[in-house]
Amino acid sequence: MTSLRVRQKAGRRRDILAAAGELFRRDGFDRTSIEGIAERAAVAPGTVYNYFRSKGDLLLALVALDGEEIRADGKRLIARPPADPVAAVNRLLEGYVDHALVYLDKRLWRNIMATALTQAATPFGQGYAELDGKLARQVADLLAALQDRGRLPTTLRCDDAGQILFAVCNTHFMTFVAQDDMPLAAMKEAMFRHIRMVFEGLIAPAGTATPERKRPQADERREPLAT
Amino acid sequence: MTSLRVRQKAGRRRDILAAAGELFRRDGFDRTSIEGIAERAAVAPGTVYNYFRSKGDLLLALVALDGEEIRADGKRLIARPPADPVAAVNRLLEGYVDHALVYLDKRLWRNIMATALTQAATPFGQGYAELDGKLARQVADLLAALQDRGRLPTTLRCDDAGQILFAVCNTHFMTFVAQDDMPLAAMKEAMFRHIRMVFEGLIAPAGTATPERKRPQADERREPLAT
DNA sequence: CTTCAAAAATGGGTCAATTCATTTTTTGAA
DNA sequence: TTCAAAAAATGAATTGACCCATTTTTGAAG
Repeated sequence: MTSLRVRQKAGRRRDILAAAGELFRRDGFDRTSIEGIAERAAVAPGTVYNYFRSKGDLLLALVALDGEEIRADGKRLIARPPADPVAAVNRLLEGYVDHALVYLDKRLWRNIMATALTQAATPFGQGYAELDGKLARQVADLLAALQDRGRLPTTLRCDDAGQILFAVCNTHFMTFVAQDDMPLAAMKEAMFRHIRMVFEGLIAPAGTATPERKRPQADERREPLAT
Repeated sequence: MTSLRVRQKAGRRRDILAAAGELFRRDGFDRTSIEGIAERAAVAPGTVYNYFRSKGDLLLALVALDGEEIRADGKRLIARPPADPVAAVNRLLEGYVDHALVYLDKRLWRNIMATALTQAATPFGQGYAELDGKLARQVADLLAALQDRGRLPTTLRCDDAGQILFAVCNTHFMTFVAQDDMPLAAMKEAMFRHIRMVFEGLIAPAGTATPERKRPQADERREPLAT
């Protein structure tokens, strides 16, 4: 039976990844050495490379773990979405941002994004790009759900709209991460403002936009209070 | 007079930067060594570090040169903008993309963006972030010009709108750059489509502003599996 | 023309990621 | 149990970015 071998191998992989995660989070990416990771995982430095292509690969592998979690949260929201589209999208995208920052800080996110770009051709690099694609598609799914309930025009191209809204979120997140002194609240405020504008359109005069009822969305996260 | 000294120093800086640019473009960022740059610039390796903090610094310094050029092109467009806002923004943003690719290819752009993220705290890293900000502001300037001519509602927040539209452009550019096999034309097509949608808004009734759009196709991509 | 302090250049040293030839361990079969 | 092939682990060697103590060059005052 190969299962023992497979289990041991998987275990070692997990050990190395766990060690890397602890050190990356504690000391940062640059100040963590492969040798340190190997030591903590009780293997030789060379062994790390039997499981991961590079130091950056380790980092992206860590992020890939969280990716599933993020999408699960989103799926739950889509199952029972807020009636107002703006509020629903705000909530979904805010969830992405919050979740991203639970385990990984700004500094690490800079390294993650940088690595994802330089390693775009490697499996984990592609995986990262795909995660972005999946999240954009999840936004699209949310829009489609709202569309089904008559909260959005049937003519709306949900795919494209999802990409646009996710792009807004992603850009804000990147700007936030790049600037050590930008507070999360400020970033969210700008993001919510832009999400609203995308829904209403740049051409439409401000008041006209809401299609069905002129009901001024009450339950909006209009004033998200200081966090 | 110190001008001779200053001139020589500036000259050496230029030489090093020029050498770096040639080698980066010819061999790529990773395959170019500081030693190679030093040799081509006829200086010792250590001297490079008297002018630039790191290899990445050299790369960002190169991009900073082009930044001015890009904005000059945009300024010309703003002086005599197309009457239609969508066409005007399309033109401006397409200009950004085209200009970015004149001297630097996808592979190098991946390194540029990655370096800008990891070196966000250094002067050139901040300079790169500021360039993004300036370009977004230029989009805003274009919108303001159109607003002055009555082509856009006076209620439009041009600043925010500029950021949104630039975010759309930037995200597409990043996706394009990350995927070696994505053709420029495909990226532009998607970008133009999204720019139009941002102008029209996601909740606007479709008939209002979309004259020639095909019916949305049946969902070709459904959520793959319940994970 | 000297001299000297500041500026610049130098290149050998350090450190860490990555590679790879070699050794050790595991597996399934005899 | 024993054995040979395959898989995995190993750690020393390679490589290249970056640092820094030292040397060289510069500018202008005497």
